[in-house]
Amino acid sequence: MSPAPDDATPERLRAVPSRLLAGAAAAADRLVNDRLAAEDARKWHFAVLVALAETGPASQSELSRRTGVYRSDMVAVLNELADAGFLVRDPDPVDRRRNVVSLTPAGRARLQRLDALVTAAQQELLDPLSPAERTEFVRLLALLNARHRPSPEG
Amino acid sequence: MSPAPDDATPERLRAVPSRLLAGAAAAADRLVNDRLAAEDARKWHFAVLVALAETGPASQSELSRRTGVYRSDMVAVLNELADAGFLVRDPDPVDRRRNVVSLTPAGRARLQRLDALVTAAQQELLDPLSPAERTEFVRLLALLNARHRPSPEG
DNA sequence: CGTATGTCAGAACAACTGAGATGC
DNA sequence: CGCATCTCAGTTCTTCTGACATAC
Repeated sequence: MSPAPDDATPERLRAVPSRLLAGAAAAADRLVNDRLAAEDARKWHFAVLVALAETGPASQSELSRRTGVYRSDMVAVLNELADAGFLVRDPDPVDRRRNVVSLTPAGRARLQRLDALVTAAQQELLDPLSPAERTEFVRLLALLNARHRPSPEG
Repeated sequence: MSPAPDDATPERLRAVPSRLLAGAAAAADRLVNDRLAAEDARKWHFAVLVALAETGPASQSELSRRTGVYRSDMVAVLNELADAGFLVRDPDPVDRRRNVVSLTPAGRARLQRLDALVTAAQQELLDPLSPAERTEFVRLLALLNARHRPSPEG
């Protein structure tokens, strides 16, 4: 459900999985945001850079589908990354409605830096778990994500 | 990090634990909210009712600490529950700054209904996991929650 | 024509901050 | 006096919706 601050929280609430999930997710988000803030970056920047590096140049709505950012919000994210010179938008000659978004060399370097920060955040997040537990935890999370499909985009 | 809609998501993003966590937490929240909406209730209602049932009558700031709801937001939550007759606010004779918040019989009945809904949501959430996996998953989540302490309240 | 894309404006929501009135 | 409680007002942040122009 949602965050459960201190240890004054009733047992019955502390045992609710959705609440535990919300608490862990909030902590994870804070860890990632804090690290990325050191480089004036945000998680969506990282997600877009990864998507571009992984599958190559793509249109904005394609990036939207790959990262989970709304089409309408993608505009601002790409503006920020383009202003910093990490990617470029070129009109698609095949379909003139589209922009072809491509990483620049600076963008690849940026991704490497952000990846190090995100990886560090994940390690800090999972620090309380043993290596075997971490693997299992991620596996179970992936199972849940696979079944409970996120809502479609607009 | 945050939601990862369909299966177009790059492998490298799908493997990030904080993203998986965000996705699962979002799904969990939606499941809980949807169930509770059927009774015109919200998760904070449930949290407050549980806190009252578990540890007995309490002041508003005490409830705030127990549930994780901000003191300032607790007012509206209690207003809604009080308007529906599920709890009462009485001035504390010992400390006249405080209200003593107590469950009514209707409030106890309400809690039973909401508890059934929340429990059902948890079962749907964890449905993809075997019984042993569910136990392990909750254990690992509790470990993470124990170490990564939520931010202090205002 | 219906549909997809990029863009903008703003709604809806939740988390959070600040301050004032009262009482310890 | 400093501090805690309840309350209200308002900010910030993110998610999400709606609409428009353009092009398929």
